[in-house]
Amino acid sequence: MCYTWSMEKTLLQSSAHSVLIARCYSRDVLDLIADKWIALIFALLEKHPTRFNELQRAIEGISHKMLTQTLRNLERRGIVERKIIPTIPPAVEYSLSSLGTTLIPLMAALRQWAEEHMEEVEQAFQAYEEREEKA
Amino acid sequence: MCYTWSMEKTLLQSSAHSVLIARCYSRDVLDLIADKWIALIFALLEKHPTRFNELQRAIEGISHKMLTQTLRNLERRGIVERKIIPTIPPAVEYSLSSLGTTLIPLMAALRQWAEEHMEEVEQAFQAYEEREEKA
DNA sequence: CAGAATCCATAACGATACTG
DNA sequence: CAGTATCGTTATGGATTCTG
Repeated sequence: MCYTWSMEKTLLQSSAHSVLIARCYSRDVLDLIADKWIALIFALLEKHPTRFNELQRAIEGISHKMLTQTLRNLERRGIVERKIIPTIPPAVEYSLSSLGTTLIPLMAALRQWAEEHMEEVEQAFQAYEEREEKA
Repeated sequence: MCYTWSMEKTLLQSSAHSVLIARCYSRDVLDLIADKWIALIFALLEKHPTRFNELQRAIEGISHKMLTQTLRNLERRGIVERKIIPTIPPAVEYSLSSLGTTLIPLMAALRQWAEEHMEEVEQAFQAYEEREEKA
């Protein structure tokens, strides 16, 4: 295991964070959670357990494959739980684990920032393009 | 422009968020900010303006190309500012714009979650693998 | 030092078809 | 309905080289 930020600060008097260390597992975790599809999946799961097709219908533009893949990843990492309801045809319900619920505020904040600042970002982008054309 | 969540809620009595709409620009913004390299770059820039090579040295494992690309993206979207200091050889300093600073808490939270929960995630992953082997 | 540009491997993704 | 598997395309990212 790699050393954490607090350990490093104490032991080495350095200000480096462990996510800055390439081989630290926290880097993989960061890579896992810094993902737009997860932020969108959370928009649904934070409210109530949701079925596969319900998720796909709600999240416009996500492919069957990406949704399966992302859900499987989250399940493997202990962030979502998968419950099979033995009906015919079978239904599968996804929900947040207790670890997953600790991510709710973060994921909500990502979505919110995107929605709140989309105009600003769009304007900055257009302004940049205009500046480029002049140059 | 697409309609926002609040507009939709008011107009359509729907609970859909605008990030859930594929063509809404907020989706692009979400895609922009849900990125591990950005979270890591913020770890440096939130403290003080930083030069290109300083960033690359601090962020282990980021390639020259990815760093340029990510910084250029952030600059275009008005999140970071680029200041050329006319020395020989030239120095370039990156810093957060006022829009960029509004992202500081979010990016810090992503890094922190990753560091704080890496053991839990790792254990969940191993437990999952063991369960799979049995099956 | 900063960065643009090229080439190349491979990983991501979407579409499709097939199973319990 | 949920999920897996395969295929083909596009996008991503790294290594390298070249410039002000």
